[in-house]
Amino acid sequence: MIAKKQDRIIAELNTLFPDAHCVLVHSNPLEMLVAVMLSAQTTDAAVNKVTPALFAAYPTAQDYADASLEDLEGYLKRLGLYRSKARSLKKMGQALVEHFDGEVPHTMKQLTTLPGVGRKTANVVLGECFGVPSVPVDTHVERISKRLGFAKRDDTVLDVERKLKRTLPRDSWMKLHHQFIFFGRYVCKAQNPKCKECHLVDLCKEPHKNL
DNA sequence: ATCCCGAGGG
DNA sequence: CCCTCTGGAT
Repeated sequence: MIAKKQDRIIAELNTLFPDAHCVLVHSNPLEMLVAVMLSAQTTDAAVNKVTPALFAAYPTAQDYADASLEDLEGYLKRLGLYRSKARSLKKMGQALVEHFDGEVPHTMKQLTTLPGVGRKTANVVLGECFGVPSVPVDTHVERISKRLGFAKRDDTVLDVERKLKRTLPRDSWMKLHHQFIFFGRYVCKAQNPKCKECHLVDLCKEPHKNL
Protein backbone atom coordinates (compact mmCIF):
# COMPACT_ATOMS: atom_id res chain seq x y z
CA MET A 1 0.00 0.00 0.00
CA ILE A 2 1.37 3.36 -1.07
CA ALA A 3 1.58 5.80 1.84
CA LYS A 4 -0.30 8.40 -0.15
CA LYS A 5 -3.29 6.07 -0.64
CA GLN A 6 -3.35 5.21 3.02
CA ASP A 7 -3.31 8.87 4.02
CA ARG A 8 -6.24 9.50 1.70
CA ILE A 9 -8.21 6.62 3.22
CA ILE A 10 -7.53 7.82 6.76
CA ALA A 11 -8.47 11.39 5.86
CA GLU A 12 -11.73 10.23 4.29
CA LEU A 13 -12.61 8.11 7.32
CA ASN A 14 -11.88 11.06 9.60
CA THR A 15 -14.24 13.17 7.52
CA LEU A 16 -17.04 10.60 7.46
CA PHE A 17 -16.72 9.31 11.02
CA PRO A 18 -14.75 11.85 13.08
CA ASP A 19 -15.82 10.37 16.38
CA ALA A 20 -16.20 6.67 15.73
CA HIS A 21 -16.19 4.87 19.04
CA CYS A 22 -17.25 1.71 20.85
CA VAL A 23 -21.04 1.48 20.89
CA LEU A 24 -21.36 -1.39 23.35
CA VAL A 25 -22.52 -0.09 26.71
CA HIS A 26 -20.19 -1.13 29.54
CA SER A 27 -18.64 0.21 32.72
CA ASN A 28 -15.84 -2.25 33.48
CA PRO A 29 -13.70 -4.91 31.75
CA LEU A 30 -15.97 -7.80 32.69
CA GLU A 31 -18.98 -6.03 31.19
CA MET A 32 -17.00 -5.23 28.07
CA LEU A 33 -15.82 -8.81 27.74
CA VAL A 34 -19.38 -10.09 28.08
CA ALA A 35 -20.83 -7.49 25.71
CA VAL A 36 -18.30 -8.26 22.97
CA MET A 37 -18.91 -11.99 23.39
CA LEU A 38 -22.62 -11.44 23.00
CA SER A 39 -22.19 -9.29 19.89
CA ALA A 40 -21.30 -12.23 17.62
CA GLN A 41 -23.78 -12.40 14.74
CA THR A 42 -25.88 -9.80 16.53
CA THR A 43 -26.24 -6.03 16.31
CA ASP A 44 -24.80 -3.82 19.04
CA ALA A 45 -28.26 -2.34 19.59
CA ALA A 46 -29.63 -5.80 20.39
CA VAL A 47 -26.77 -6.43 22.81
CA ASN A 48 -27.34 -3.11 24.57
CA LYS A 49 -30.97 -4.07 25.12
CA VAL A 50 -30.19 -7.19 27.11
CA THR A 51 -27.04 -6.16 28.97
CA PRO A 52 -28.54 -3.77 31.59
CA ALA A 53 -30.58 -6.54 33.19
CA LEU A 54 -27.80 -9.09 32.65
CA PHE A 55 -25.12 -6.91 34.26
CA ALA A 56 -27.39 -6.13 37.21
CA ALA A 57 -28.06 -9.81 37.81
CA TYR A 58 -24.46 -10.97 37.33
CA PRO A 59 -22.08 -8.26 38.55
CA THR A 60 -19.07 -10.57 39.06
CA ALA A 61 -17.37 -13.51 37.39
CA GLN A 62 -18.44 -15.68 40.32
CA ASP A 63 -22.07 -14.82 39.54
CA TYR A 64 -21.73 -16.18 36.01
CA ALA A 65 -19.95 -19.25 37.34
CA ASP A 66 -22.80 -19.94 39.75
CA ALA A 67 -25.59 -19.10 37.29
CA SER A 68 -28.08 -21.64 36.03
CA LEU A 69 -28.07 -22.05 32.26
CA GLU A 70 -31.83 -21.59 32.11
CA ASP A 71 -31.61 -18.23 33.88
CA LEU A 72 -28.78 -17.05 31.64
CA GLU A 73 -30.65 -18.13 28.51
CA GLY A 74 -33.62 -16.14 29.73
CA TYR A 75 -31.59 -12.95 29.67
CA LEU A 76 -30.11 -13.72 26.25
CA LYS A 77 -33.25 -15.04 24.59
CA ARG A 78 -33.48 -12.23 22.06
CA LEU A 79 -29.93 -12.59 20.79
CA GLY A 80 -28.67 -14.83 18.04
CA LEU A 81 -26.76 -17.93 19.19
CA TYR A 82 -28.15 -17.40 22.66
CA ARG A 83 -27.82 -20.96 23.91
CA SER A 84 -24.14 -21.31 23.07
CA LYS A 85 -23.54 -17.83 24.47
CA ALA A 86 -25.18 -18.78 27.76
CA ARG A 87 -22.97 -21.86 27.98
CA SER A 88 -19.87 -19.79 27.18
CA LEU A 89 -20.76 -17.17 29.80
CA LYS A 90 -21.04 -19.73 32.56
CA LYS A 91 -17.85 -21.50 31.54
CA MET A 92 -16.10 -18.17 31.17
CA GLY A 93 -17.13 -17.20 34.70
CA GLN A 94 -15.81 -20.50 36.01
CA ALA A 95 -12.50 -20.08 34.18
CA LEU A 96 -12.12 -16.50 35.44
CA VAL A 97 -12.67 -17.62 39.03
CA GLU A 98 -10.47 -20.68 38.75
CA HIS A 99 -7.49 -19.23 36.88
CA PHE A 100 -7.60 -15.45 37.24
CA ASP A 101 -9.00 -14.79 40.69
CA GLY A 102 -12.22 -13.55 39.12
CA GLU A 103 -10.49 -10.71 37.27
CA VAL A 104 -10.34 -10.18 33.51
CA PRO A 105 -6.74 -10.91 32.41
CA HIS A 106 -4.70 -8.36 30.45
CA THR A 107 -2.92 -10.50 27.84
CA MET A 108 -3.97 -12.05 24.55
CA LYS A 109 -2.72 -15.47 25.60
CA GLN A 110 -4.72 -15.45 28.84
CA LEU A 111 -7.85 -13.93 27.36
CA THR A 112 -8.06 -16.47 24.56
CA THR A 113 -7.97 -19.35 27.04
CA LEU A 114 -11.40 -18.21 28.19
CA PRO A 115 -14.32 -20.19 26.72
CA GLY A 116 -16.11 -18.12 24.07
CA VAL A 117 -13.27 -15.62 23.76
CA GLY A 118 -11.34 -15.66 20.49
CA ARG A 119 -8.70 -13.34 19.12
CA LYS A 120 -11.15 -10.71 17.93
CA THR A 121 -12.93 -10.41 21.28
CA ALA A 122 -9.61 -10.38 23.14
CA ASN A 123 -8.30 -7.60 20.91
CA VAL A 124 -11.37 -5.46 21.61
CA VAL A 125 -11.02 -5.89 25.38
CA LEU A 126 -7.27 -5.22 25.29
CA GLY A 127 -7.70 -2.10 23.21
CA GLU A 128 -10.85 -0.75 24.77
CA CYS A 129 -10.28 -1.51 28.47
CA PHE A 130 -6.54 -1.89 28.98
CA GLY A 131 -5.05 0.60 26.57
CA VAL A 132 -3.09 -2.05 24.67
CA PRO A 133 -2.71 -0.99 21.02
CA SER A 134 -4.81 -3.57 19.16
CA VAL A 135 -6.42 -4.16 15.79
CA PRO A 136 -9.49 -6.36 16.20
CA VAL A 137 -10.39 -7.87 12.82
CA ASP A 138 -14.06 -8.61 12.47
CA THR A 139 -16.06 -9.25 9.32
CA HIS A 140 -16.15 -5.52 8.46
CA VAL A 141 -12.46 -4.86 9.02
CA GLU A 142 -11.58 -7.93 6.97
CA ARG A 143 -13.82 -6.96 4.07
CA ILE A 144 -12.77 -3.29 3.99
CA SER A 145 -9.09 -4.17 4.30
CA LYS A 146 -9.31 -6.47 1.29
CA ARG A 147 -11.37 -4.12 -0.84
CA LEU A 148 -9.08 -1.16 -0.17
CA GLY A 149 -5.93 -3.17 -0.73
CA PHE A 150 -4.53 -3.41 2.80
CA ALA A 151 -4.66 -7.19 2.40
CA LYS A 152 -5.06 -9.89 -0.27
CA ARG A 153 -8.25 -11.72 -1.06
CA ASP A 154 -7.29 -15.01 0.57
CA ASP A 155 -5.44 -13.64 3.60
CA THR A 156 -6.62 -15.04 6.93
CA VAL A 157 -7.92 -12.68 9.62
CA LEU A 158 -4.56 -13.01 11.34
CA ASP A 159 -2.78 -12.03 8.11
CA VAL A 160 -5.06 -9.00 7.87
CA GLU A 161 -4.31 -8.02 11.46
CA ARG A 162 -0.55 -8.27 10.91
CA LYS A 163 -0.66 -6.25 7.70
CA LEU A 164 -2.81 -3.52 9.25
CA LYS A 165 -0.47 -3.30 12.23
CA ARG A 166 2.52 -3.05 9.92
CA THR A 167 1.15 -0.06 8.04
CA LEU A 168 -1.31 1.89 10.20
CA PRO A 169 -0.10 4.40 12.81
CA ARG A 170 -0.18 2.64 16.17
CA ASP A 171 -1.84 5.46 18.07
CA SER A 172 -4.82 5.29 15.69
CA TRP A 173 -5.34 1.53 15.64
CA MET A 174 -8.47 1.42 17.77
CA LYS A 175 -9.98 4.52 16.21
CA LEU A 176 -9.39 3.14 12.72
CA HIS A 177 -10.87 -0.18 13.83
CA HIS A 178 -14.08 1.63 14.72
CA GLN A 179 -13.98 3.75 11.59
CA PHE A 180 -13.56 0.66 9.39
CA ILE A 181 -16.62 -0.82 11.10
CA PHE A 182 -18.73 2.29 10.55
CA PHE A 183 -17.52 2.54 6.96
CA GLY A 184 -18.37 -1.12 6.42
CA ARG A 185 -21.75 -0.81 8.05
CA TYR A 186 -22.97 2.31 6.25
CA VAL A 187 -21.00 2.64 3.00
CA CYS A 188 -18.87 -0.32 2.03
CA LYS A 189 -21.52 -2.89 2.92
CA ALA A 190 -21.09 -6.59 2.23
CA GLN A 191 -23.98 -6.94 -0.22
CA ASN A 192 -25.11 -3.56 -1.53
CA PRO A 193 -22.16 -1.25 -1.13
CA LYS A 194 -22.80 2.42 -1.89
CA CYS A 195 -20.06 2.70 -4.46
CA LYS A 196 -21.82 5.66 -6.02
CA GLU A 197 -21.27 7.89 -3.03
CA CYS A 198 -17.93 6.39 -2.01
CA HIS A 199 -14.95 8.71 -2.43
CA LEU A 200 -12.55 5.78 -2.40
CA VAL A 201 -13.96 3.72 -5.29
CA ASP A 202 -10.87 4.29 -7.40
CA LEU A 203 -8.85 2.39 -4.79
CA CYS A 204 -11.25 -0.56 -4.57
CA LYS A 205 -10.11 -4.01 -5.68
CA GLU A 206 -13.64 -5.22 -6.31
CA PRO A 207 -15.96 -4.49 -9.22
CA HIS A 208 -18.08 -1.50 -8.27
CA LYS A 209 -21.81 -1.80 -7.82
CA ASN A 210 -24.88 0.43 -7.99
CA LEU A 211 -23.15 2.95 -10.20
C1' DA B 1 -33.80 -13.22 1.88
C1' DT B 2 -29.84 -11.29 4.15
C1' DC B 3 -27.03 -9.43 7.58
C1' DC B 4 -25.32 -8.54 12.33
C1' DC B 5 -18.00 -5.93 15.65
C1' DG B 6 -17.35 -14.82 16.08
C1' DA B 7 -15.91 -19.01 18.28
C1' DG B 8 -15.42 -23.86 18.57
C1' DG B 9 -15.64 -28.26 16.78
C1' DG B 10 -14.99 -31.65 13.14
C1' DC C 1 -11.09 -25.35 5.79
C1' DC C 2 -16.16 -25.69 6.55
C1' DC C 3 -20.06 -26.22 9.47
C1' DT C 4 -23.05 -24.97 13.21
C1' DC C 5 -25.09 -22.09 16.48
C1' DT C 6 -29.43 -18.34 16.55
C1' DG C 7 -33.11 -14.36 16.84
C1' DG C 8 -34.25 -9.87 15.31
C1' DA C 9 -34.05 -5.95 12.19
C1' DT C 10 -34.54 -4.49 7.57
